[in-house]
Amino acid sequence: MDERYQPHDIEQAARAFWDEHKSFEVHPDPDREKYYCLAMFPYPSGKLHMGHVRNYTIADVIARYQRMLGKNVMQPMGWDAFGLPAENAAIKNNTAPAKWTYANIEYMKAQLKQLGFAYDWSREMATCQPDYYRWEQWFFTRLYEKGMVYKKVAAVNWCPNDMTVLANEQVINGCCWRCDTAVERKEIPQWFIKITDYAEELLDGLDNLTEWPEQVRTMQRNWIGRSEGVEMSFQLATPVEGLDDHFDIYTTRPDTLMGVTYVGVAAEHPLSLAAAKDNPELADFIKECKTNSVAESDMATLEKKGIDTGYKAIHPLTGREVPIYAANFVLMGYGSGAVMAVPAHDQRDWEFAHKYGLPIEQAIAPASDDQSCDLNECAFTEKGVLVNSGEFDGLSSADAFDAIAAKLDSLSKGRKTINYRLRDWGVSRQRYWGSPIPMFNEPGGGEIPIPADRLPALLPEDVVMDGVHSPIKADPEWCKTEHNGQAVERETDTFDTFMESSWYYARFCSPNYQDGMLDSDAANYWLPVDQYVGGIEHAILHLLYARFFHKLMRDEGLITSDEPFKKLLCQGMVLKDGTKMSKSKGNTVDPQGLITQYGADTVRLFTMFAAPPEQSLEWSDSGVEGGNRFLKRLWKAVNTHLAAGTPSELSVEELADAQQDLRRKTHSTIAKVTDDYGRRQTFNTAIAAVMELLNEVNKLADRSSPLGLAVEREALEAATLLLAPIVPHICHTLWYQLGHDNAIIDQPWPQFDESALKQSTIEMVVQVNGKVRARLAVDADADKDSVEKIALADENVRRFIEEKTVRKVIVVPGKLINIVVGG
RNA sequence: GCCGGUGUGGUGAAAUUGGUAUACACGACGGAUUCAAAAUCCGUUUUCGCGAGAAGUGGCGGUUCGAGUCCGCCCACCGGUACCA
Repeated sequence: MDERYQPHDIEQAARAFWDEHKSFEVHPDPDREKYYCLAMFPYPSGKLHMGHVRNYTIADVIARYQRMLGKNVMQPMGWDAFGLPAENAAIKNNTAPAKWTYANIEYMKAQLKQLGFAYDWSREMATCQPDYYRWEQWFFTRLYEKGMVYKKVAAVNWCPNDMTVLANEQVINGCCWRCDTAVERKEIPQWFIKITDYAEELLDGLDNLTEWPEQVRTMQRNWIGRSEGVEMSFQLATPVEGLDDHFDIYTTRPDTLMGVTYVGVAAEHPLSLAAAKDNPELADFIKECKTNSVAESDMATLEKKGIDTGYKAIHPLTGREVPIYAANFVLMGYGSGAVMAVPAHDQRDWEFAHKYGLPIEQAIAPASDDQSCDLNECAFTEKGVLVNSGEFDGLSSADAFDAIAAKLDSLSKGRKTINYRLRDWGVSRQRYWGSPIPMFNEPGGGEIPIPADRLPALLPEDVVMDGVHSPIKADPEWCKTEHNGQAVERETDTFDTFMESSWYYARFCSPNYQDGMLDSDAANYWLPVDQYVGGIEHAILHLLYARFFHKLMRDEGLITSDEPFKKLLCQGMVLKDGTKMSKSKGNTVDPQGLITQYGADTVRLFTMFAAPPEQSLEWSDSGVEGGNRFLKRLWKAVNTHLAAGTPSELSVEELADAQQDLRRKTHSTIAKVTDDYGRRQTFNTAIAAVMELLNEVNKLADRSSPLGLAVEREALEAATLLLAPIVPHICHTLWYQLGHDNAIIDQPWPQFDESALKQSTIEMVVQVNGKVRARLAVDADADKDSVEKIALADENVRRFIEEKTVRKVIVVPGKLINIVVGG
């Protein structure tokens, strides 16, 4: 055995062994328990960053641990290869997005290999490959046939100078990031998938995802935003030419209906547009609203502004006329584009009413006297008892909800409805580097889904980026084709890249299947994913879309399960200087230098040791060295042990006290680390526990006798096995050094010996009024009374209780005694 | 704005079910080894105090024999906010 730890040699050898034996290639085996472990696949942005290393190390540790538990473990890897950054990089580097992407994949794959992840590389795929996206296109045409997709007009960010659509990210302070021109909203036709049809199932399904973090389930619940309310229509006081004589609104507070003093409509609402025709001030306001960002965070922090349209609406119950305001905070694409306003009972309406001198009329009073309600100060938003509400006076908010809904229903002016905050999924992107939407557009309008036998709709890869426009939009020749003898044009919009990431986990079960989207046998063997690992930033969008897609694939008959991911681990962000590491911020740490300097095991160890997986990790280079030092000490400990002689059989009955102590540490460490890996998933404390074990070995090991060596051997073998998932290369080598002839990846996870954990005496803490005053060594099986007696007799304890009355003694068995004194 | 999260030594963090605050590391300091340095090993390291002891987990308040942990209010920071992925 080499005296020095030489990470590069042993890491190369371990990887060569795994490659040669195809150690991680797996196939369905109905006789074995399967385990599908998946980390969110990377966007091939160039090089690995620390977030990737963290993500993939966590998943790899879990996969390797599950393998040692005897399961048939699949851990695949692939590439989320379509996306906006490729276009920007291609422009910057004067290349094509495909070329840039494939080069990055090659580079990053080599980096992943260096880190020794236990991937079944035979399943590798990239979403930009036609073999992949053709099935997504096929699926979309199926959804079209089922009526699950539709086209509607929706707003995008538009740069009037570049004549192009911008992503929210490309809008900086309301201006185009390329040319600094003020960005406008533009309404264009786009494709949507009806995720709202599944809102209820997506919401209810969260209750069964008991192995997901509660915070993620809460975020998804809030995102879906189910509410019960009333939909009602307001009549216009005087008809407006060309428009309906009424419009609809939705409210979750019908009990406040009698407090309505105005209604608000979106700037793009037909009523606003009609009124603007002979109201230049309103026309200017609508124009101004066009410059508002489409991002929700911008909309919500916007100064609330509005302007009277001059039209009046008739209150559905009182018949009173109330003004109709065009307001910048009412969104056309959300609900009906109109809201009722109750300034007395809604804070935003209250502020708006104050600003524009609109009346504030109370309809709800506090239910009890101890709540104050000063409408001069703010809105009263609690529920209560109805006042000034005619026949509904005196009803509670809850009763009034039903009564008012019933009244509106009887007048055919409204009804109870359930509403969701969730909006249908817009999947059209006006960008090049994505899967073409598989539609033919007919010359006179209308569209035809591309027939299955003409799929995929191929994206040309050899293109020149002009810096602004999509090459397929700029190339009229590419668009031209025919369908059944009729000249048609190919759709030049591409899919949202969330489309690809919504089903890749399923495709990994049969990545090369040519006869369909999924091989159902393989998919139903491996799915659902047993453990999914990824960044918390994906808590809503990606995870919700993937859950939705899973249900769509189920309803297409491709798979039988209801949910894609059984257990979810959301790793925290890797931060640098207090903010998310990202290329755009230029604060990434390239792990390559560390891998080159210390080897993969050190990088893996440090990444897992620095923080528990769910916590954000503030990156610092110092500390990596400490991880390397620990591996050197481990190497040296085994080396020293082997040089000391040959151990005997481990005869448990003959052990001396110090030998028993070390053996107890070995087995308590196995117990703790097993719990940390399996139940807690806190790998940092698992590593700390093995570090403690190694410290004990160095302190207690008796290398002078074969029996002492046997105890040390047991400790070192345990340490090696327990660390194998985290630092697989060094453990691969150490396992052979310790005299075994099988690979450690095929070794079962160690079991602890309950009898080795037994202790004759334990330490108990004695507190007086909650402050520690003594520590006692007591018999492990001593009863409460005797422990209490010993505690009260302790000299230092007596100092603190003398001349005082002992009021109570609390004994927590095996832990502490708290003596409560007074006087 | 809204939704979710985080806040503990000089630093990363530990304390798992309300029961010993600071495990395990990093860094720093002191020592051993060395001609010297690197490496390695040993020791000290929350603050105040000579000490007995006292204070102490973002801030203020509460519940409890006992609170980092539970409750209320507040502050700061992080993630998401539907076209970054």
